[in-house]
Parts: sequence; structure tokens; C-alpha cells
Amino acid sequence: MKRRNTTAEQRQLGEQLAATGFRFTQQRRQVYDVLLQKLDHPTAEDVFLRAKRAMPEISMATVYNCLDALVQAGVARQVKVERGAARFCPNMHEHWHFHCNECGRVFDMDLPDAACDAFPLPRGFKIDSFEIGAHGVCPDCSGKRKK
Amino acid sequence: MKRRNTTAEQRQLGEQLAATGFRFTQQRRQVYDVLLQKLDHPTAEDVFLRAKRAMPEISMATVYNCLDALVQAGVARQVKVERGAARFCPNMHEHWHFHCNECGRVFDMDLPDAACDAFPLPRGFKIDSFEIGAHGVCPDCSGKRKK
DNA sequence: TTCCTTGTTTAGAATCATTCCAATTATTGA
DNA sequence: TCAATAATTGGAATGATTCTAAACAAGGAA
Repeated sequence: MKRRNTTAEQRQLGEQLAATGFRFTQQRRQVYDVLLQKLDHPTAEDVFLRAKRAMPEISMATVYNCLDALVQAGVARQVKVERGAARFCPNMHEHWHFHCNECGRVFDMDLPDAACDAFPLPRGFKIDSFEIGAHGVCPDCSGKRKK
Repeated sequence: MKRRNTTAEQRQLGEQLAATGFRFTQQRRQVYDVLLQKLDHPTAEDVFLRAKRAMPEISMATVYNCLDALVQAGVARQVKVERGAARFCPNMHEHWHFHCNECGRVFDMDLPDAACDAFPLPRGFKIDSFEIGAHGVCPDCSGKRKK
């Protein structure tokens, strides 16, 4: 059973959008809802298809615009681990991404403080954002392959 | 004065290609030469234009093929820090990339052992390759802007 | 060396992802 | 409620990369 997230997340969304100078539109609410409903790092096209079910009039251009706004407002991240389409992720905790070469899934991986601390922040460079990604084979796929 | 790298690097290239099952062609030599001559993380198109100067017949498709072969053979890395075209880098040492939002340059940044050690290698996941990237403002640009 | 197999190159077409456009519509503050 | 302006829409345009089929070249075998 699907339900609309009309609670904390959506309120948060409205505030974050406003704070960044964006309007809180139905489409942005819908796109954010799609991201929250299934945390499988969908592409813009995936988001478009899912959003269409609840909002048939929505267009691809709007999905791109909304995703861009969500990223700028700081409630979603854009993930580029593989060639091809960008993926999107509403998990804003410190984490990195593992991309499985076999099944194509993207996994959120924990990033402990120790790793952050050990990371050399170069002087003179002002860092806005970070992205850590890895490619390989996930446990499920490496199990299957061995058999 | 430009000179052809006919020495250690090229021999290494031949060996690495052979070891990976690729042939050692004039075009691959040329493309690798281009990467070595200017370490500014060129896009495929940049490489194409530079390679054309020494080898006017070379085609874009070949440049893509060659870059792909070089990456697979382990003598170059593909870098994707920004939206848009992928960039290429013959520096195979442990390092990460900083992308300046102002001037667009990509910097190779040292990755000390301490950071590697602190990084949690998740059990069950087999990691083939890693990529760490950051966005921000480089020292040159932040100096200019402040003025 | 010559031939053969097979991988590589080539130009151009095709595809994929994303951005742009101009007209319409919705949101927000006055 | 009204006006200003940001957002949405569908489609066209762009940019980057991949695909295709024919010509070509590299490397091993005879």
C-alpha cells in the first residue's frame, strides 16, 4: 500500500526549497516522493516513469528540473558511478557508493568518521562537495558466480 | 620541441596491451603519447584534436576505442568529476581528483596511505576500482575572487 | 616472406542523456 | 485579487558516446 509522505520529510522539503530560493511545487513534491519510496538510486528516466503513475502530465524536462532543484536544495544527491545516466539518492548522510558490475545495483556504503579524519584536506583548495565511488562485484553476484 | 616517447613508457604500453589481449597499434601509441605530453586531463575530443596533428587520418571512433583499450590495459584512468565529457589521465598512482568550479581545471591530488588504511573495505564486496572526486575552488581562483 | 585470421580503423549513422526553447500555467508576495 | 516571476510542458536541439559495415593492418603459421 502506497502512501503519500505528507509529514516530516515533505515539510523539510518545503523549508529547504524555500531557503534556497526555490518554489515548493506539486511536481517537486512528487519527484521527492518517488526518491523516498524506493531507495534504489533511480535514473532521471526511472523517476519520470514512477512519477507519471501518480501525475500523468509530468514531463521529462520537469523531472530534470525538479531533480536539479532537489540537489541544489540539499535534499538529494546526484550519483555518477558508471557511464550512462546519472542516478539520484535522497540519503544525505555521509556515505559512498558501490556499483556492482554484474547486477548494476548501487549500494550505499557507510563512511566512518575515521576515514573522513584521515582524509587530507589540501590547503588552499575550497571543497564544496565530495564523491566517492567504487566498482566491483557485490556479495550476491560473487556468490552466484562462484557456483 | 616535441619528441616522441619511444622509450620506457611506450615499451610498457606495448607490454600492457599485449598482456590484456590488445594489439599494439600506431593509433594506440599516438593516443597514449597525447596523454603523456600534456597532463591536463583532456576529454576524448581534446585527445582527438591533438592526435590529429601528428596523425591526420585518425578518427573520433578510434580515439574512443584507443582510450578504452588504454584504460582496460591499466595505463590510463577515466575521470568523471563533472557533468559532460569524460576526461583521461595517464597517472596511475594512487590519487584523487579535484575539479575547480571556476576555471574547470582538474587537479591530481595525493592520496596518502593513512587515508587508504582508514578506508573501510566492506566484506563480501569485491572492489575492482575506486574513484574519489571533489568539487570546489582552486587556490588560483579563490585568490582572484577575493580581490 | 607470404598468407590467413582476426582485431582494428574509418566515416557516418544511430542512440542515449541532457539541455534548451517559447508558450502556458502555477506560485508567491503585495 | 493581482502582478511579477518562477516553473512546467512538449518538442526540438545539442553533446557525448556507441554502433555498423567495409576496408585495413598486426601477428602468427606455413
